[in-house]
Amino acid sequence: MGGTDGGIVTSPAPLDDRVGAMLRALAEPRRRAILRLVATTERAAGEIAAEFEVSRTAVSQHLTVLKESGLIAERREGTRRLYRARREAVRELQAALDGIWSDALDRARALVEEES
Amino acid sequence: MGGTDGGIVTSPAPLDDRVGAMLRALAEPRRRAILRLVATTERAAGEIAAEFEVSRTAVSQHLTVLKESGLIAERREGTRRLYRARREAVRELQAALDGIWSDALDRARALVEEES
DNA sequence: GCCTTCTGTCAGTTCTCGCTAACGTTAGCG
DNA sequence: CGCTAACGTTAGCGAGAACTGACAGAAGGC
Repeated sequence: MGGTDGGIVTSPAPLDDRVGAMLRALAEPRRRAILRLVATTERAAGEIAAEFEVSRTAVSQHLTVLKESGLIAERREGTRRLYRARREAVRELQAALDGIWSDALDRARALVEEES
Repeated sequence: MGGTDGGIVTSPAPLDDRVGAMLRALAEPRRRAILRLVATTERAAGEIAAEFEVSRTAVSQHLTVLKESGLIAERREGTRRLYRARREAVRELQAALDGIWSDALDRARALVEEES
């Protein structure tokens, strides 16, 4: 449930929610930096935290936000947690940005106004 | 100065700043709705504000944020101000998202670490 | 079993952001 | 020139977000 079609949808959450979560996650500069960091190389939490001058707590929270938005994936290996960027999620976001124009919501409204 | 190459750059502001501004602007759900509203049809400020249940002041501020991010353009006609979405800006944002992977910043760092 | 390492979680503080209400400004009409 | 309409701007307030410091828990070495 939740999916309106059998399209490219990856997770059960409504599409606009996930897009909103991704955009909110990317709005933060440090989270963008983290995403770039794990774009090509899988890295552990502590490894990532070492790259920044904020506390490990802050980085951990950023990782949580990124993970819940779907932009990164978590993999556990012993006591460590390895993170990697999910390019599929970014592609979905890019498609949603195109949807701003292709979704004919505005056109429908314009037509109604034109008829009156 | 500021531009590192002779690419698709539209404005003099540093690329990452503009991308950050766009992402911050799009993080707000209402601003996304406004952008969709002016995606295909050019609309006046009051016209846009009438679509929402918040005050015209709030909408005006949202329009300012969107405008400063480059996502929308303003055109004055008498006492009215008409707004339209700038698809070029969105394309630039989409390209920047791809750049997360193609920008070899992470790979360079990985190489350094590998050598030591 | 004990100690260390790696990590997430919780409580509290500060700062940012979106909202409202009142005011200032510019263009057009009579 | 006085008046109205359409906007933007400022000050102030409340909700939310990012950060820190202290605590809790799981995996591995000795």
